[in-house]
Amino acid sequence: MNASSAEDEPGDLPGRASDQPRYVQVADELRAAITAGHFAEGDQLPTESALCERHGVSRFTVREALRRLQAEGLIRRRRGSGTIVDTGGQVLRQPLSDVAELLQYAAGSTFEFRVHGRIALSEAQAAEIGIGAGSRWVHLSGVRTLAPGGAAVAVTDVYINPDLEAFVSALRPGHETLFQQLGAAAGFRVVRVEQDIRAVAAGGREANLLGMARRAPVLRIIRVYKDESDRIVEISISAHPGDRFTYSMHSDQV
Amino acid sequence: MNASSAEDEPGDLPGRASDQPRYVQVADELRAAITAGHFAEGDQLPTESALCERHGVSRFTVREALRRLQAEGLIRRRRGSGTIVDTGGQVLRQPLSDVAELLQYAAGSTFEFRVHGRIALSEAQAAEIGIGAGSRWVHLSGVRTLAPGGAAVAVTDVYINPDLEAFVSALRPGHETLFQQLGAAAGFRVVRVEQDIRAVAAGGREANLLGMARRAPVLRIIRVYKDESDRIVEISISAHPGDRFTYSMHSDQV
DNA sequence: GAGTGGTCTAGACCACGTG
DNA sequence: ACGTGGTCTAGACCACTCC
Repeated sequence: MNASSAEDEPGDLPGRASDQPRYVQVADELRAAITAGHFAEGDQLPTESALCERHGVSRFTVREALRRLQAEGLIRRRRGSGTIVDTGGQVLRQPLSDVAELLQYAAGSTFEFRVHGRIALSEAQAAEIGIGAGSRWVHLSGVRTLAPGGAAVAVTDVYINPDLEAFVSALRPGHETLFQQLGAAAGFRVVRVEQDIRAVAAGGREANLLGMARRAPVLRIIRVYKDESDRIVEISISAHPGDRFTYSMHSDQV
Repeated sequence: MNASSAEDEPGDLPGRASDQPRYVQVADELRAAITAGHFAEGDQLPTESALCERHGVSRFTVREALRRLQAEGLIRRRRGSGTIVDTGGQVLRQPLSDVAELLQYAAGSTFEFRVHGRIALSEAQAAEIGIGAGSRWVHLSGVRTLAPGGAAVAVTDVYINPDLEAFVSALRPGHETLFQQLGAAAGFRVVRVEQDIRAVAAGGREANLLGMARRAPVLRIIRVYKDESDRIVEISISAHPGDRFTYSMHSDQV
């Protein structure tokens, strides 16, 4: 069978459209149902065989979808018991077990920024990131808030690959991540994120923007975003206030 | 077939032994080969079909094994190209994409500790962890170093479930994690770890043990370890010096 | 004992990268 | 054109939980 059943489903236009794997579609549907509240915390999800029947797919596909949701921390599964919704009340949580969860984080907050133009990374910055010094990037800086006008949860410097400079002017603040917007416009997908976390003392500018005392402890998060061909498309350096930001993660059994 | 071939493999003693899934065995073998240097950084791993043949398993099993290794950050895979070793030179990296990687971290460092006995969590501690206040735990404290006698990379307070008190005296410092030792002795497995990370100012005791100025920025990592039946078996609260500890993670495409 | 999720097989077609 | 890993099917047996 497979996607070769082209008669009843005109879903394989060569352009774009629903060219996503079936398990992604199933996962999206379940995730939407959970976040929409159709399943309460602790509720039992349909069994695998029920999901197979409902979506007309094999167990492999259903299990792959559920695996995603489990990795995202939305569900827990127990042999013999079933699958239950357990998001751990993840408000303001920012797990990073996969790229998709970064989007979730972004969706719960707003990022406003300014474009500063091309710059060359200083020796120190390059060393901190692990990039060759003197490389050129398009520099943006901004502030992330949970609610418009609310207190900042991060001040961020963003450096974008100059190959993508043409798309920078089309970037818009809001709930979508920069790398999502860039990827959609330029036609790439971020498939790997590397992240370093340290505790440092706030510099003057950071302290000012975050409303903290100078030298107060802040969480410094450096992220490097890479696309399918291992190209670095974006680098972000964020400072999060130590007194109102907690980075939460979970790790399920493997 | 499956593990039901009990004639040629006396491997299903009720106690322990090789009751692990085939894909875990395949993954272990590949991981050992990689860490032993049989594959250099950038080398191509055997193809899936080659691994199927070599281990006499189906593609499902091989792919499950490779999925683990990819989650651990040891390999990268590209459709059309193949599977290559890419550990990112992960010395002193501490990713947490699964529980197994915590062990890796522990293996590269040494933890020395003292047992303080039973205590009740203070209101503040309980709130920070998200546990009911006043619950009783067995308290340990210790220091983690990369090399014996070297500078500390963490000072840690550990709280162990009082149900496991009988096994605490058998805990030994070294390269094995406490929850590993406890699990082996008491017969449970840690299947979920929750972790919160914040930046805070070092307290007097922490600063002293870490050799830092008081109020210098430190990374506070709180971990909650749970077993199969969702019981909290251990809680650890660590302080890592901001100037010599970086928490590195990666997130591969899902 | 019935039903759940976990493991596993033997196939298949496909998108993609490399020759 | 070929081989790679990615997706998917239709089965199977098993360990486990719950009634």
